Amino acid sequence: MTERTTPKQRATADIVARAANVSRVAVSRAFNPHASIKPEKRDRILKVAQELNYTPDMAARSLVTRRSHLVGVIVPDVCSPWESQEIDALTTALQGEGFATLLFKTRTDLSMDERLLTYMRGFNPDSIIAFTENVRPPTLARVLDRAVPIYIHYPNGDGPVVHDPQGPLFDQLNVMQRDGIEHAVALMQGYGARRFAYLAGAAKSLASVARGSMLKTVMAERGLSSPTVIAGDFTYDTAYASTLDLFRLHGGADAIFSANDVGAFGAIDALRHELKLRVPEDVKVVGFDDIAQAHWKAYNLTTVRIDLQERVRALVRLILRRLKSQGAASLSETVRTKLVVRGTVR
Amino acid sequence: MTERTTPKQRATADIVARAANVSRVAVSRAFNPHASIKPEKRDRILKVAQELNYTPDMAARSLVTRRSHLVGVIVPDVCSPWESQEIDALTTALQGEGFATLLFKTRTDLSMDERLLTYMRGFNPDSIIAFTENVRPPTLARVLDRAVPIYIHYPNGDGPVVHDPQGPLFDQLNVMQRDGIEHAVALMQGYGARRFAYLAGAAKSLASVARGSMLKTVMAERGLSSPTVIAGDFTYDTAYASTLDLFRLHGGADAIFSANDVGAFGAIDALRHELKLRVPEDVKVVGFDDIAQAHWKAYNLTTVRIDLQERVRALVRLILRRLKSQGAASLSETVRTKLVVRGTVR
DNA sequence: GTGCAGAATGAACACGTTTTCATTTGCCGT
DNA sequence: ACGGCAAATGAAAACGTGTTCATTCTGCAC
Repeated sequence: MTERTTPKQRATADIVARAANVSRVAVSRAFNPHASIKPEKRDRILKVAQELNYTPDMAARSLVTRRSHLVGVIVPDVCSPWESQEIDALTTALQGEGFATLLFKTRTDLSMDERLLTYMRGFNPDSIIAFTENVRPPTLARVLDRAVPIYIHYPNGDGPVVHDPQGPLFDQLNVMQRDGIEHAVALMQGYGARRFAYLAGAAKSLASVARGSMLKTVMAERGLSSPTVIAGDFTYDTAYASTLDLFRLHGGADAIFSANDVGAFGAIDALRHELKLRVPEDVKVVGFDDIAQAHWKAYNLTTVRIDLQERVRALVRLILRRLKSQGAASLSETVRTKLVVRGTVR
Repeated sequence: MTERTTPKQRATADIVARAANVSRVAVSRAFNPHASIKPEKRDRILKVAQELNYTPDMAARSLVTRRSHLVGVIVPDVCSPWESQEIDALTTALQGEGFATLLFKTRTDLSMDERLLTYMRGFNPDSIIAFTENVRPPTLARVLDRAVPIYIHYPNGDGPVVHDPQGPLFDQLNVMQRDGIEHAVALMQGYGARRFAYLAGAAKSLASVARGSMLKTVMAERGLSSPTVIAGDFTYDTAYASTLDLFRLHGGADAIFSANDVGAFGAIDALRHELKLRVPEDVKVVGFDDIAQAHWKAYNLTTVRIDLQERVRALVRLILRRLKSQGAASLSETVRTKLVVRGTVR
């Protein structure tokens, strides 16, 4: 109540124990929900602890528990809207479960520095989620011993789950892209589009490759000829330039399917402000992700949504399940996609 | 070289020591640059350590060193472009200095949960940077004992630095907003603007309040009457709605100064797509921050830039200086602002 | 009252590292 | 050859917590 004692020294379990006239072990038990301690005693200790501004030291705790309550997140670019939205939702969800987000950045060329992984391991994260496309679970598993990495997989065919090889252990999140892409192609075709272009993401990106090949498959099934593939890297500027190339050098298109929303923005701006073409009248555009900016009036983008909340819940489930049963075999979760119809296809 | 030994057990300093025929203390010294150890011995140990895939455990290290090598970052919304850009740059810079970013999210209503701070303290961050406007250094300092928080200050008058009160210790980053705002007002006035509006950010936001009052000061100096202030919260949607209100209920304006870039986007889209007004011919718009999206062709926004690299370097300097001299009095750094002229004022 | 099971308790140890501190080694000038 | 000083070394003691295990306490049935 009165805060007259302002100890320079950080309060420890010993100090709290002394103040509450109990043993240090009792303090430990008071903070551990499953420990056996008399309720009134626990309450008294917690009250004294609060007065002394005490919370258990995570470092010391993790040393003996072998649980750091840290989740490592590896990202090439925090600014990318899709990734920042995922980091945001993930951090919120993890915080609710008592975990903290430990953020690491890879180099801009997407190359994964082995030094980074080694350094990262020092913090002993309980789990690892890598958004970098070219860091494969085997690499992660080799460097990180305690944590089981989560692999984000985009099945190409109809089969949802890739089975584990003999190799190192990892858990898996399957993102099923067929539904959304099928719907998008049907819609564009329905409005008369015939000459499709695929605006790819980064060349090494598994997400981009999977989306491209799924697009091709779906189009073939509907009797459409293969799309023109133009290079990209998920950024606005590259998409802008590639779209100009598409129309000035490679014969153009009447429908553009972009590997992500930001790329779609670049394409739309190139079409409207530089090529003086109308969207959706002259060229239809579909994006991927459904980031928050997709509904901004300047774009009002029709796009394939990966439900963020659903995806994050699946990730958190994976993390918690893995922590419960440390030994278990490979775990997996699945999320779906769905087209959100707005103004860039009509 | 050959990786035939794949130890399930995590390698410790003891194991490395045994393998290299040295004492465990020697291993510790090998990893500590300033320790006194014979160079050839250090090399041999580091080589063995690498073969055994060993790195020091940060938890154990921080327990005795009282340095966690973690920097706590508190953010209300990771998705907001300005904040995500700052997180990105900060993480990169910190990583270069051997620190990791520990990310925490406040509730969406910007209210700072004291429980969050208490929980956060358990991780013993070496420093704290709060982007939440309503978490004041005193609150931070009371809850966190070991770390000295960094306060981001926006001087209103000409004096750059606020002097320390008797209160709790904190370090300070001063963002000088006058130059950029002065230039922006001059530019808009030069192109004939007379009826200004200020599109504010979140009501409690110090940045928003400071920008508004600086705008008013500068306008008064140039003989302009006070701007109409319309409510906002830094988001696109609110800015969009508020701009509609401004023109439909409050007489409109011929120049809008927004507290941030995203708000300016909302205003521009409302003007163009709903009110059918031209930017910059009918209404001039200036933003604040210069986020990456500001140069997108759909907006091509004239805005006041806070140089991100400069700002992040200043933050890192503060952190490192504080860690060098733990005891020192309040530290401070200063960054400036500057107008970036693009297409929304003419 | 007696016995007994289950809960509650505290002493000692373990976790993996850095840091004293006292000791040994190496090197240089005379 | 010797003294002396700096550098290098390893034993032991921290750092703050959770867990094991043997012991004590509690409540209940007989």
